[in-house]
Amino acid sequence: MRGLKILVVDDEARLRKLVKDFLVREDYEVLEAADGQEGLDLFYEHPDVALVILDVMMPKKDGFEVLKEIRQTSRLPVIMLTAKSEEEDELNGFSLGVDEYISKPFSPKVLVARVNAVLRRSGENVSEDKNISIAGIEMSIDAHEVKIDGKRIELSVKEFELLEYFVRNKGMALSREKILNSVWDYDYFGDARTIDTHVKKLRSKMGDKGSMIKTIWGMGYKFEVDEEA
Amino acid sequence: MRGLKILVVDDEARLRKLVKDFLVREDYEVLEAADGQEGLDLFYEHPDVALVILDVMMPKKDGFEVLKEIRQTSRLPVIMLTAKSEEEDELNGFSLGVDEYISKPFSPKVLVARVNAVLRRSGENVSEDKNISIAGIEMSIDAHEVKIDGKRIELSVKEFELLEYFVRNKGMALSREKILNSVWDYDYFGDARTIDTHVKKLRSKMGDKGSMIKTIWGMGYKFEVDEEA
DNA sequence: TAGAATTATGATAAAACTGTGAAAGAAACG
DNA sequence: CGTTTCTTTCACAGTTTTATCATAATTCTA
Repeated sequence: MRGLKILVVDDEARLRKLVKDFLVREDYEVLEAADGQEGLDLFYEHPDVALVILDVMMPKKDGFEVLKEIRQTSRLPVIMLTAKSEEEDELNGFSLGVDEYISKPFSPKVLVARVNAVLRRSGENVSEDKNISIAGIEMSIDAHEVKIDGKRIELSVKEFELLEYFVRNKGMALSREKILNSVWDYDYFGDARTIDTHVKKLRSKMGDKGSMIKTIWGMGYKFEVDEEA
Repeated sequence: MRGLKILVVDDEARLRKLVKDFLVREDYEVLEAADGQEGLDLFYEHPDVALVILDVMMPKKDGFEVLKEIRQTSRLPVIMLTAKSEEEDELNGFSLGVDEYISKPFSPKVLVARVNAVLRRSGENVSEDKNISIAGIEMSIDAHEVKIDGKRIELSVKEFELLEYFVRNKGMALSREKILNSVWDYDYFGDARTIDTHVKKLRSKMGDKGSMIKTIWGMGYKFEVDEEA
């Protein structure tokens, strides 16, 4: 799914790094620019950029100005990052040719999903499976529904996302840190132990299958499909 | 890629100065030694040296002897300087773990290029293999899993990290101090003998393969793959 | 080979971590 | 708004891991 170049334009280094990390993890290549002008420079220098992620609020040139200039010469897909308070800008933006909006704070999942979606639309890309089925666990992402051995179970949003993360990363040892960074919004700075509570509930709601979520002592958790034959 | 310490070992002061000038111009920090013994002394005194440049021909200890001693305990990148007449040594040298050769006379351009290349290479190696397999021992870092002869064994986090360190440094004599500095957090100031206990447990959990962790009396341990063939 | 130094080992103490249930705090919903 | 549901925090018990220590065994040195 990848190797595509993505240009990230944001004045906040921290956020840039964050976005970069998420994307690199998905095997995208990331170029960074700290303001609108630098963003445009990189845009001209790298004709093979496949997508641009633009923060709206930036010094020198804001996101819309950059977008406007890009649109003079290119139909390149553009995703804009907005703070909640800027949401009214969205109407404005779509007419200028914004492909997607992501409002801050966002979760890695949302970011990656939107990026994939936009790239898919624009031709190039990839689809993450919308229906997962493994070892008697069926998840329908669209329907937000989980079945264990054919029987539906009710999960809250967080539980659902956590299970989805586990399942998509089966066999991987996942530290609490990693889980937090992937499933929670980036501005969550609470106690990592909250994961324990969710794991507890997940395990109990999953019945027998709950044991598939293994504890790795001193490290985190791992979703494991036993294949001892 | 700069500010790194480079140790230059050569008996000719003129050549040393020359090399130093080129490297300093590239923002490297340079330590000088006039013979093999002095070179080794500096090597032990400065654990943060990033690269060693060794002349082959030197009084007291020649380049190969120095290299051999360095290789007892370290994978530090080493570049050797050879006169034309010594070029036949090169094959010999690579098996000892020489990273590059530069034959005299050389141009600054070549010197700097090789140094940069070797450091880049050794820097890239930071992205170390996620799956290690050696002599019947398989480690999957991501899954946090170890198999001995295909059979899974359960290791605690410390044991796992220790084994990983041993395996990644196979054939190296590792002092307890070095092990502590590499596997334990930097704020651990406890007894180095705790390593003994972990080694004991590792050995016993590894069964037959436990004997691959050798004791080096008065020094530390070494993970060794017997290659009697 | 005795004596000194070092390592192996088993037992135990200390520390770190997880599971759980309850309850407080937020968010969503009518 | 008040209610309900979801999410997070907290405290404590129960585990597991890690560190320490004393003693036995081994290796080295003279």
